[in-house]
Amino acid sequence: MPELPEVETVMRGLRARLEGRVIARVRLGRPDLRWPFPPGLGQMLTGARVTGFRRRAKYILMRLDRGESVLLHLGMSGRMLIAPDDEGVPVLHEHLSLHTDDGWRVGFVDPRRFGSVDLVATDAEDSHRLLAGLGPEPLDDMFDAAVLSEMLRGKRTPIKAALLDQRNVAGLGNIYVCEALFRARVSPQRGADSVAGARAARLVPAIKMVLTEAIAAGGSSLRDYVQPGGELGYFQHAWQVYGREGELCATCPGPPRCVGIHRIVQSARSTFYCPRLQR
DNA sequence: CAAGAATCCTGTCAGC
DNA sequence: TGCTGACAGGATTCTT
Repeated sequence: MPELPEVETVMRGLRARLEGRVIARVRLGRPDLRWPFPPGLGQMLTGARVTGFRRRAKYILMRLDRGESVLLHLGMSGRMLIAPDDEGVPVLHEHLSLHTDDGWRVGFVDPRRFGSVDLVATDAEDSHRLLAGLGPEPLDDMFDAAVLSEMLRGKRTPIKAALLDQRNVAGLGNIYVCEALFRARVSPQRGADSVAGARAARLVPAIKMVLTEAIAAGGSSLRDYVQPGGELGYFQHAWQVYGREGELCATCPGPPRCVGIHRIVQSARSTFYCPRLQR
């Protein structure tokens, strides 16, 4: 599920429900997700007041009034359940539940368990091993064509793989890389170091725009998070290439000349693109 | 070192 | 309908 826009949407939903609240009770459904829960997680959370939230790449940081932050990653299948704390029966794969002082339950649901939870000192969040090596935030003003070109210099891996590498840019995933490359008319197979000049100048705003639009779409369906089992209202209606193999692309001055959207496999992930438009 | 493969899990869906 | 295999929005760790 979660790439940057989805994580941003989830983070805003958590902020709206949890900021300023005290966590009255914690339930740990199992001792680990991808990694073991940190020692003392339950104790650290119980009785703590939530002071704020922050997103970094695909990570959510929930700050407590105890100088510690909870670091969350949703992995492939993670989502947050936000529901009135009535009967309190955990749903399937609800591995961590927070019960607030004002009668709400916030659950971390993750069937595949690729997600993770850790604790980090609030004043040293960015030095956590999972955050330390991340590249720039794509929506940050400092992320521009010059920064991107510098990141890609000398890299002979395909641009698709380079954009998925969180050390280069932080927060992009398979879907939005496909969409951004389509919008920028850059072939996913092009060598990363050949994406410079006009191509980098197109790619940066394409990345920013697709992420911004997706966040706006996610934000409009935040209410979905209040429903147990509710799914995030996705940006999927706006996908122009992802999952659209065989369809004519929206941009070719076709249909006669559009060869259709192709699917290829790059580093074991599906890539969708228009071979005629993207060069 | 950079780049590719294997790996952790469960759910879903297409095809037989 | 029931079974099987492919595949899924991620990212670390292990090999080449």
